[in-house]
Order: sequence, then structure tokens, then C-alpha cells
Amino acid sequence: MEKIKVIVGDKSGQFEKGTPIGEIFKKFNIKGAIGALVKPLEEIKREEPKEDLLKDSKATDSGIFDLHTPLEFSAEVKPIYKGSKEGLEIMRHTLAHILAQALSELYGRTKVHLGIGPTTENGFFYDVEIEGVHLKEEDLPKIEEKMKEIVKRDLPIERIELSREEAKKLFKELGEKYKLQIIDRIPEGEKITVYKQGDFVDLCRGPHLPSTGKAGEFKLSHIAGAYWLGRSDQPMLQRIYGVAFWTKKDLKNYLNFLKEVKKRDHRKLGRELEFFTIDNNIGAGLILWLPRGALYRKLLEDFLREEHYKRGYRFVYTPHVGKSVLWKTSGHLEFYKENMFPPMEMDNETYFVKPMNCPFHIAIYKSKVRSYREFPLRFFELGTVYRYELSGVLHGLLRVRGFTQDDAHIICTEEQVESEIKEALKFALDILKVFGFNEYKVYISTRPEKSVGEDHRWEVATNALIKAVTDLGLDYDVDEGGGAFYGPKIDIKVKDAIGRFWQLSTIQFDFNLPERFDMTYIGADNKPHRPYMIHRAVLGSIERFTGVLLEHTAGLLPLWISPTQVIVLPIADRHNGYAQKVAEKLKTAGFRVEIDLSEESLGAKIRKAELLKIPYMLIVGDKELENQTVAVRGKKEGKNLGTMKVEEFAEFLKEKIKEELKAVS
RNA sequence: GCCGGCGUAGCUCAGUCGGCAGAGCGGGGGAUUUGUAAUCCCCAGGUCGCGGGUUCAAGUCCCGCCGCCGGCUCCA
Repeated sequence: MEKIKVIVGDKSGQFEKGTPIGEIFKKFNIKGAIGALVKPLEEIKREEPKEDLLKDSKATDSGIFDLHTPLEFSAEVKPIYKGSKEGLEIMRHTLAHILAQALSELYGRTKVHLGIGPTTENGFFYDVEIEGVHLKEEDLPKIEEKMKEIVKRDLPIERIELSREEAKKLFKELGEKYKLQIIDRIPEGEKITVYKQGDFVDLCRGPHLPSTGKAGEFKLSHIAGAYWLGRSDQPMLQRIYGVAFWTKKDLKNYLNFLKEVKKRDHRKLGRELEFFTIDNNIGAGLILWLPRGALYRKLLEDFLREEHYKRGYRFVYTPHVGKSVLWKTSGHLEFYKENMFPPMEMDNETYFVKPMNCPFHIAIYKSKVRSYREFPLRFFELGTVYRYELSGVLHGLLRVRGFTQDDAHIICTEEQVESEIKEALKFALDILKVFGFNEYKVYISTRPEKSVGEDHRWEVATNALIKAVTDLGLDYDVDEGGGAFYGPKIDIKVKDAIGRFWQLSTIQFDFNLPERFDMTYIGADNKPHRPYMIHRAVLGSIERFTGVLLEHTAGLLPLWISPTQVIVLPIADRHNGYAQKVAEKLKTAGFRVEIDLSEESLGAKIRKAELLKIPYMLIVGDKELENQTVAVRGKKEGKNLGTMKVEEFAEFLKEKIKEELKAVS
């Protein structure tokens, strides 16, 4: 029998190939493990050179296994215990099975047809079809009870390897039509395993806990429909979601997190702050900006324009529609039609509303003969585009049918590519920093199999992307072959205040459109050349970004972009005159000020301003009138910040804004 | 688009078994002149998403449409 070497901690030993990990642990006198982290020995020795990342971003064969799994190769094996992060993965997976078992006990084993039951970021789900049963949210507590009961039974979990024929026979008997499909998709030569707990058997490759009693705290969260295999031509299964953690405290924290998410929902904030609305009679996914929101948006747009101008971008404006010949040349009618609004006929011509700005910017480029001396050209537009999105995916400001991109096209020579990318990337990061997005993930996507463009250009472009990222000292992931067919790209995902990631910036090369539109410039050699074109957006969609920022800040926007920065609250109406004087002074100093002249009590005025999340309230009464001062209350601080002269307060605001904008100053 | 849930006043929601459509907030008017998150009183707001059907009678039951919400491979 073949021997393998196993290292556990600072000890090692020889075992027969195929010894279950649990037995190995027993030999090393390790107790209480629920699984193992396995690293093949060969992989440990192999150094991974950084340059190789592009060619091989795949992880090693290491992974999380359960105690039943036979070890087939020499490896370092680390026990995983209850309470550990790696253990969560195992536990959640087992909970998915416990859910399936609960369903089959409640509704009958042969009535329940199981789909897939994987773990998720915070729990697990199982896709099921139950004959004659449509589950409702109200059914969840009952299922949850059953699951708890199964956990209490503490059933040992067995791992059994089956031949393809045995597996097929078993799942045919159980009426598991979806599992049979899965078996057919398992590649020849790969092991087929089932896991058994009590009399419940499920096709699964594991890993699983040693017994059901080792499961942690969980809660079934909701039900949703999900296509089998995610394909709309397949039956719709019922997906039951659960969340699971080791401790009650972690579970509670997560449920609190969900509450926080709800509280920050930009749709709710958008209504409360009177920022935007969506009108049924206008159309789904089409945004109406209310005055307060419009001001917020205008401030954002002004800021973007200014920052682009400072960095050598030139403004362009383009129309919302264009003739079909344009979209034919660009290839949109061929490859993007299902995302475009339907055509409009006029004067024997067919027009389309634009889903992208690029063809228009290219037309501007082509409006005259271009020389290398003008390069790099950077065209910028807050360009409004319309895209047909499926009605089911529309979501507040985050997913809409009409939106405005902070869109730019950089057109340059090969020599300029590297510095242009670096500048664009740095620009994007500076802007993100202004909004308090200091943590991000950077992804570089490389050439997919089906693509256009010369090898040389792909190489130049991809290297420029990598160089820009490494020069700026950023970590990045490579999405091998994940680029668009027309060029490689960098995507930036930012982390918000409660840890969620949002994809915002993107920098993409385009080798397709310059060819299609035959873009050229005259080089120093007096001959025509094909320029490089880079498409980039910092915030992506203005609508989406304003929504993301609302969620990130929980509606408490930075001072510089708050539609109302200050509200003056006179205590009694004999203070109105002075309050108006204060407001005037601040307006003259360039701040956005409101004044509450209603006959409400001070408490009510404060509450109203608090709900509108106005950053600063100035309370003026007898004392302030006499001393010509204002009493400042900060929204963020939720209390009185002291009394000062109006000039002092203006200075204070100025400093605050300067600090907020320091990333771009 | 598909599955499930939902759609009642500007907002949040109640409305039993099919029997005259409600509350709070917000809005308007009045009183009150207030010191750090809601002063009191009065009043006006509705094609119960839209269209059709069943019924003596529909917010309520049935059908169609529109919209909103949660989801739609995170590979056994």
C-alpha cells in the first residue's frame, strides 16, 4: 500500500494513502476537531512568483475537508475546531442538509426534490421543489423548529463513496430528479459521495460536521424563487435562505447588521430627505429629482466637472439619440440590442436612444483630422444614457433605466498609454477618497478567449494596467480572461461604512471601436496611425453613486455636498429679524442656509432639522441676540457645540470643508 | 422576463365572515412665543394601483395588466 506523509503541527507521520483525516487526528491525539484545513506538501514548497499572477491566479489544491475524507496525498493538515472561521463553512454546509432533512420529514422524502444547497457569505440556502407545496414565509418557523430538533438528535454524519451506478440507483429511488442531473454532470473519474445523517441521504461532496449536534446558531431568513441551474428555461425552485453563526452573539450582530442595512436604504432616505421619487406614470427605473436631491446632484456634478477640468479633460456634450447607422457601425445593434430601447422612426430614418456615449465622442474625435500633437485627448461628458433593464432587477437609484455616466474617453498614442492609465487611476482614487471610500479592491481583467484586437495592443494595455496598479502600491486581483472582448480593464470596488462593496470606477481599453470607426491620427512620420482609446468612469452612474453615498453615509452627507448646510432656528418670533441677518451673512459667505420661521416650539424645529439631517443648526434667542452670537448644534454630534460669532462659525465651516476636500486639493 | 410577496390619504399602516373607508405623521386654519428630537384645538385630504368579472352588495372573491419588494449557480 502506498504511503503518504502527513504533517500536523510540529509532528509528522507516515500513513496509508486514503486514511480518513479523522483517524490521522486520532493518531496525533487531536480531539474535538470538526474538520481539517489541508495543504498538499508539494504546494507548500512551491514559491509563487508575483509576475506569474497573470498566468496562474488559481489557488492550490488546499482546502477545507471533513474528518471522513480520505487523504490521498502527502499534506500538512490543520485541525478546524468549533467556533473557527473555517469551521463556519463546514457547519453552514451541514445546516443546509439539516434543512433538507427537515423538509423531507415535514413533507415526505419522495415529495421533496432537492436542487443545490451551498453555503453563502453569512449562511446557506437550499433550492427545493416540493410536490404540491408552495412554501410561505409563515412556514419558516415550523421548518426551523424541525431543524433544531434534528440538531438536538445529534445524528452522526457518515460519508459514503458510491459508484456512478449505485448513486444513480439511489437517487432514482428517492425521486431526486435534480440530483440525477448533477450526477450526470460530475466528470468521469471524479468520486461520487453521499452524506448520511439518520435515514436522510443526500448527494454532496462535503465537507460536513461529524454530527448534527455540532451545528451552531441559525435562523431561516427568507424564501425566494430561483431557477434550476440559474437558467430561465429551467423549472423555478424555491430557495430557502438561512443565516448561521457559531454563537448567538454573532447571529444577533448579523441580524443587527441587516437592520442597519434597512435603515440606510437609499430609497427610504431618498424619500425622507426629499431627494428623489419614481412615478408610476413616468416609468419604472426613471428618476425624478426633487429640489433637495437635485441640489445634491448638482453639487456632485459641479465638483466632478471642476476636477476633470483641472486634470486636462475637455467637456463635450452629445445628443440623446442617434441614427441607426451609427449603432450599426459601433456594433451595438449587433451585440447590445437587447439592452437598448426600441427604435423610433422619423423622416424615413430609424433613431435609437443612446445606451452609451462612446460613438458620439468618437464622432467628435473624427470631426477633424487629428495630429499626435493634440494628444492625449480627454473628452468628458456627464452623459445621460438609457438602457433596457429587466423589470425585475430595477432597484431605486442603484439599478435604473435612465442614468448619467461620468464618462470620459482618452485617446492617445502607445507611448502615452502608461502615464494616462496611471493618472486616470490616481484620479479615481482621489475622488473616491473625498467621499470617504478609503478601502477598495482592485480587479484587473485580462483577455478573454473571444476577443478582438492585435496581440501587441493587448500586451501593451494589460501591462500598463498592471504597472499603474503596482506603481500606486495597490493590491489587486486578476480576473483571468474576464476582460471585455474589446479590451482589458481595471475595476475598483469600494468598501462602505458597514463593510459592503460597491463597484464604482472602471478603466477600460477599447480596441474595437477605433477599428470600427476607423479612427486615425497623423503621427510625427506624417502617416496615419490608429490611436489607443481608453474608456473610463470614476463614479460610474451619477444616480447609482448618489444612492451608494446615501447608504454609505446613512444620509448624513459630507458638509460640502449637503443641499442645506445650515439652518437657523429662532426661538421666538422676536428673534426672526436677527435670525434672518445671520442667514444673510452666511449666504453672503457662500453657504447654503435655510431659516425656520414657523411658530413651532424649538424642540419641534430641532426635530424637523434632525430628520432632514441638516449638518448644523444655529439656535438664536435672547442671549444670542444680545451678544450677537449663534448657538451651534451639530447633527453628527447631536448636541450643542457652543456659542460663537457668525464669522467664527463661517470660518469653522470653511475649515471643515477644506478638510473634507483635501484629497483633491 | 421568471418565482414568491405586496399595492388603502403625501408618508407609515389598520380595515374581522363580502355589508356606509380609518388612525398617526404630514398639509391648511386658529390659539400659543416656546432654550436643544414632536405645544394644543379645529379642518380638509381617497376612482382602496388600473381594467374586466362574480354578487342584491367588492378595499375584501376571481381573471388580466401596471408598479413595488425579495430573489433568480455563491458549482453535488
